[in-house]
Amino acid sequence: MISKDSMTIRTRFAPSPTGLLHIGNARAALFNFLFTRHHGGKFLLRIEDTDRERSTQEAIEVIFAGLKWMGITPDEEPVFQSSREARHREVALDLLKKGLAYKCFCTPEELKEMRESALKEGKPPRYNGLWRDRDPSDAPAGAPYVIRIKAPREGETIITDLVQGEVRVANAELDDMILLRSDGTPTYQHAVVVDDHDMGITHVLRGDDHLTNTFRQTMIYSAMGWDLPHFGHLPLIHGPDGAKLSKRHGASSVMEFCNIGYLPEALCNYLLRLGWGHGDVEILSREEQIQLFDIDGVGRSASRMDYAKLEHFNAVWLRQTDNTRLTNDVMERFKNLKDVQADETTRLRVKTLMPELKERARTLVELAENASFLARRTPLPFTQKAEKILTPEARLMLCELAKDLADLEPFTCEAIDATLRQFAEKHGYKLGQIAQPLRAAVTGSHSSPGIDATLHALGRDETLARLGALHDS
RNA sequence: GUCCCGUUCGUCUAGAGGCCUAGGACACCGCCCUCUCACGGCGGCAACACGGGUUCGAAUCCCGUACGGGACGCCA
Repeated sequence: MISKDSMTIRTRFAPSPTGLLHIGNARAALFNFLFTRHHGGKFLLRIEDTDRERSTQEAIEVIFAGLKWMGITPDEEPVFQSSREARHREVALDLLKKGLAYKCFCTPEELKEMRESALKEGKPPRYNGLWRDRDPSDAPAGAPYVIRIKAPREGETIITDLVQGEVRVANAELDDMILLRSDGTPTYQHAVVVDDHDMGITHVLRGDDHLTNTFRQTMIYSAMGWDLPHFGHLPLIHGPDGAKLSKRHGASSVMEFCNIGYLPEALCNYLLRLGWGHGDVEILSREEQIQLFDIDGVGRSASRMDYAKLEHFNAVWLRQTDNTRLTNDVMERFKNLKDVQADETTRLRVKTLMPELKERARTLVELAENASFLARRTPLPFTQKAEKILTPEARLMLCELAKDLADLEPFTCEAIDATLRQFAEKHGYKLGQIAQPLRAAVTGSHSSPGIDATLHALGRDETLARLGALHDS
């Protein structure tokens, strides 16, 4: 779709710092990033902090942290829109001087009335161009005014969208939008265009909610005689019920996903698959994503968030993740659990059992919970099911078994397994009849990784200590 | 209200006129593996929104309807 020999591609991600990095925005960032990497261009970040009321340093940090977590890094220093106000004004004034924009003295009340009466007549609620051809001297002296662009009134505007295809709108549908507010600050629509142009953006990939805005924005480009960038409007993400994604649907901000135990690789992979497809492949490394991603694979309809599938992606990525990294994460998460000791002994145990542990967890939170028995000290807390398994007979049997385990050397998985099987055979048990009580005794629960690996990770001393503690309970 | 966009299993998707008795994945249900829990393997359930065209032939092209979403701010 994009010719290889075209000029260097420049894209941008332009979030407004409102306190969180929304999942929809995160996906837009991902798509821009992958698209740019695929074509070998530059990916930029622009913070749209023109709304001083809502923009805080903290909110900006959230964006940086979120992008970093996802492994998305801009190729140039971030641009802060607030620092470019003078330039936005310059462009608006330039347009005014050329007669392509004009001063409008309407008050907010007048505008509201205008919209309401238009609506009543079944017409779109637009500005009627009252001051378009009127002499500014008609206005009361010193009255505040905004600067509006003179929108074309006939013909139609056509956009060839990279995702949605050709989209056309009659110019009569457009009105003279505001460039500069009465306090002299630029509106969003104006600032975006000026910034995208000045930053040399060649491809604007953003949410579908901006599609109709694009027609307004093109007015500025053509008034200034600037080349239009390519536009690609990405379909939106909805909640599982098809409605707009909200807090009601659970996590919707990037860092929330981090907190509840998702790997950035999994989230990115899932987000990519949501709205983009490449045959039947689903699990893709970042390298593969860059290699395969292109705009023509992006779908055109909105998609729903499916948390179950995200969890599956996470489980798959979890199994592929390095044991040391997972161990570190689990040790971190232990800090949120009660009655656990996150010391070096524990770390060693967790690391030893990690290959088995990570097969059984879908999130990092679950992983930490499943590993928590390794960090507990006697007396262990027992679940109801574990208590039920530990019948008096079972306890007696474990007491016998402890003797066999006591001088087992080396205390390896193979040796443990062999000992258990021999013990079972000697006493006429099935393996399950001894493995389950044993599991309950050393983990406090009814499920864990294989019993041999579990005992091995605990070590002989701890295993015997836990079996011994049984007598006291 | 006006304009714009969309519509394949419950969900994400494959599908670019014959390869489609529509493929994959998640979820769900069975079975197998098995010391528990998982992993894995095998199988099952399940979709082209509807109505008209065009064509020898349509999930694929065109038109309409319905439904869903978005936009219409001196918010971004």
